[in-house]
Amino acid sequence: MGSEVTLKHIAEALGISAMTVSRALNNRDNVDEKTRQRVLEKAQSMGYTPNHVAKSLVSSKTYTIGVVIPEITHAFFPEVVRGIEEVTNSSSYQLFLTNANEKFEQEKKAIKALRSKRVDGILISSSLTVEDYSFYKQLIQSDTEIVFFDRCVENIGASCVSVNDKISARQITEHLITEHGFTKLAYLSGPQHVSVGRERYQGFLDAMNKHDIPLVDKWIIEGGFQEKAGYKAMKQILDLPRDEFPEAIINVNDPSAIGAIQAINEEGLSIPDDFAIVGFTDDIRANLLKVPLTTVHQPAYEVGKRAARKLLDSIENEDEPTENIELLTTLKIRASCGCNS
Amino acid sequence: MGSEVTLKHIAEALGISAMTVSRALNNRDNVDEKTRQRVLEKAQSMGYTPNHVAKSLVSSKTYTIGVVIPEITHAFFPEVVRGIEEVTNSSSYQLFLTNANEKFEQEKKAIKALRSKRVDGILISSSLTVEDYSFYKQLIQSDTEIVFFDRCVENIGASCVSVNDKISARQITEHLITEHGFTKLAYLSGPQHVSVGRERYQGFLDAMNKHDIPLVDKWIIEGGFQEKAGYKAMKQILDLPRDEFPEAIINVNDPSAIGAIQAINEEGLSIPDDFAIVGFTDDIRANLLKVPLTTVHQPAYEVGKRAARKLLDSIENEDEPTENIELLTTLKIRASCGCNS
DNA sequence: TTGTAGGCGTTATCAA
DNA sequence: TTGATAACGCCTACAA
Repeated sequence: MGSEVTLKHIAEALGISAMTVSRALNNRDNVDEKTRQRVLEKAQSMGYTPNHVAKSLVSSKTYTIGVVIPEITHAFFPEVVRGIEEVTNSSSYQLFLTNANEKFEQEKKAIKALRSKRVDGILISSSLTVEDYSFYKQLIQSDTEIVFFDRCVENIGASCVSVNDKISARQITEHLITEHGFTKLAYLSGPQHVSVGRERYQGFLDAMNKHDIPLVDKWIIEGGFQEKAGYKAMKQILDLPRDEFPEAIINVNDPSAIGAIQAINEEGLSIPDDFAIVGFTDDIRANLLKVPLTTVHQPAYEVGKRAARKLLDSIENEDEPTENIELLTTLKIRASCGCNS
Repeated sequence: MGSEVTLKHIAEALGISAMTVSRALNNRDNVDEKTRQRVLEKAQSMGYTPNHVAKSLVSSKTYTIGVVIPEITHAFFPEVVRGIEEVTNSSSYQLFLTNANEKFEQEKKAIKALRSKRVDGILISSSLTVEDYSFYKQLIQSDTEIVFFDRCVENIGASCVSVNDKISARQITEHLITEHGFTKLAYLSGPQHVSVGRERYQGFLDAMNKHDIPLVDKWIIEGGFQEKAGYKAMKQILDLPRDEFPEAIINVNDPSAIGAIQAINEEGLSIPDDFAIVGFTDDIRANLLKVPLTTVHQPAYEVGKRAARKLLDSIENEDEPTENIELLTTLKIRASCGCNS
C-alpha cells in the first residue's frame, strides 16, 4: 500500500529541494558534507529505494542485460549462465534471464519484453524452432546490442561466441571409425536450421566422406536437442530388423544420447556391446552414467564469459567490431564407445 | 544509433496527437477505426516498440516478476523455474530470473535491483549464507509482493511454498533403521539457518530419538548444499579409523550425496557394501548413477507452479491471505541403500 | 552549495 | 472521436 518513498518526500521532510537530495544520494561532489549526511540518514530511515524506472527514462540507459536461453533444464546452459554472471557481477550491470523452452514464439516474446524494458543488450542462444531471421535483423538495427552464443545466426551483423562444432563432430566420428573400425554409423541429428544442428551434422558427413563410408538413410534421423527426441529417434532404429542395426550411435548432444540410452536399455540391449554410443556437450551426467559417455567437452563457462564480455564491450564502446569467436572443445573418451578407459 | 521511435514520432508523421496514437495502439474503443488502421500501419513500418519504462512510470505497474534462486546449477531449481513459467506464460507477466550463487550478498543485490526496477512481485528461495531476516521484513513492508519457495523464512508475513522436509527426512532415516537395521548413521547436514537445512536435520533427529539411537558427534557434519560440501564432509569421515566408520550416510540433498559418493569412490570403497548412502531431492542424476541413489523425490515443478500462482494472486488481489503451502514428497528406494530394487 | 525549469515517453483526465 | 494538459520520479542545464 504505502506508496514508495521518492526524492521529493525526503526533500520535504528535510526542507530542502529534491535536486539536492538527488545529488547527495548520487555522491556528487557539489553538495555540503553535512547536508549529504542528513540526506543519507533520512533516506535510510524512510526506506528509500531509487526508482530505476524513472532514472532509465531520463538516461535511456538501464544497466541491465537480458539473456535468452533455449532450455534451462539442459545443464549446459546454467553453466553458461554462471560464466556470464562472473562477468556481470563485477560490473554494474544486472542480469535478467529468460527461458524460451525451445519455442521460437516464446523467444520472440521474451526478446520483445526485454526490448520494451529497454535493456542495454541481449545475449541470445536461439531456439529449436527458430525460422525467421528477419526478426533478428530488425533487432540488430535497433539500439539494442546483441551477441549470440552457442547457437548462432551468422553473417547478419551480430557477434557470436560458439565452439568449433563441425570439427569436433568430425573428430568424434573419426574416432569411432579409425579406433574401432565401425562402419555402420547412425546419426541422431538436431534440426538443420539451428547452427549447432547443422554444423555437427556437417562434421559427421565430413568424416563419413573422408573415409568413404556410405550414408544409410534409415540410420540418419532428425530429432531434436532434448532427451525425448533422442529416445524417439532411437526407438525408430530399434524397430528395424536386427540385422539392419547400426554398430554405433552418434548424437547431436548428450541429452539426446541419454534418451537413446534409455531406449536401448528398455529393449534389454547393452552398451557398448550391442551399440557404441557417443554424445556432445559433456553434460554433468555424462561421467556418472552406468557406462560413462564418450562425448565432446564444451567449455560452457568460458562461452558465457566471452559472450558477456563481448556484449558489455559492444555496449560501452561505440565501434567495437563484430566478430565470431570460436572456442575449442576436448574429446572425452569414455566407456560408452567401447574403449577401455 | 537511431534513437527509438516514440508515440510522438508516429503522431507527427500522421499529423495527429500522441494521445490518439496511444489509444489506437492500446486498442481503446474510443478511436475511429480508420485512424486506428493508419496508426497501426505507421507503427509497424516505423518499427515502433512501446517503451515499458515510461509506461511503468505512469502506471507504477511493470507486469514483471522477479525470481531469486540460490544456485542455478542445482538441477532442482531449473525444474522449479519451469513450473513458474507454466504459470507466467499464460499470464501477462514477464519473468526475470536472478541467481544468488548461494551468497546472501548477491541475493540482496539482486533483490534490490529487482525492487529498483519496480517488479510487481518476487519469488525467493533464500541463499546459503542468509543471516539477516530484517532485510526480508523491510522488503515485505514495501509495495513488492513476496512469496518464498523451498527455502522459506517463516512467520514474517510472507507466504511460502515448500515440501514436508522434516517428515520426509524422518522417513528416509527410519527406512535405514527399520529396513536395514543400521544404527551407525552419519548425517551430512546443510546450514541450520536455512529452513530446509534445519527441517531435514530435525527429521533425522526425530527418527534417531524415536528409535533410541545415540547421536555420534563425529558423524554429524555441517556442510552445505553443493557437491563440494558433501565431498569435503565425507572426506572427514573417511579420515576416521576404519573401525569408527558409520554404516550409512544421510545427506541433506542429492548434490551433497553425489559429492560424498565421489569421495568414497576415490578411496576405493564401494556403495552399498562399505556405506549405504541416501540423498534428498531426486536430482536428474540420481537414477543414472552407477548405483542409483535412494532419495526423496520433491515435486519441483509443482512447487514452482504453486508459488507463482500464489504470487500472482497476491499481486492482483489486495487481501489474498498469507499462507504456508506444503507439498508432499515420495520416497524413492533405489540400490544405494542396499535394497534389491 | 543550492534551487528552478524543463523534459524523458506514456497515460488519465478533462475539455472540445 | 480527438486533443491539450498535467503527472509519474528523476536528471541535465542553467541560474541564483
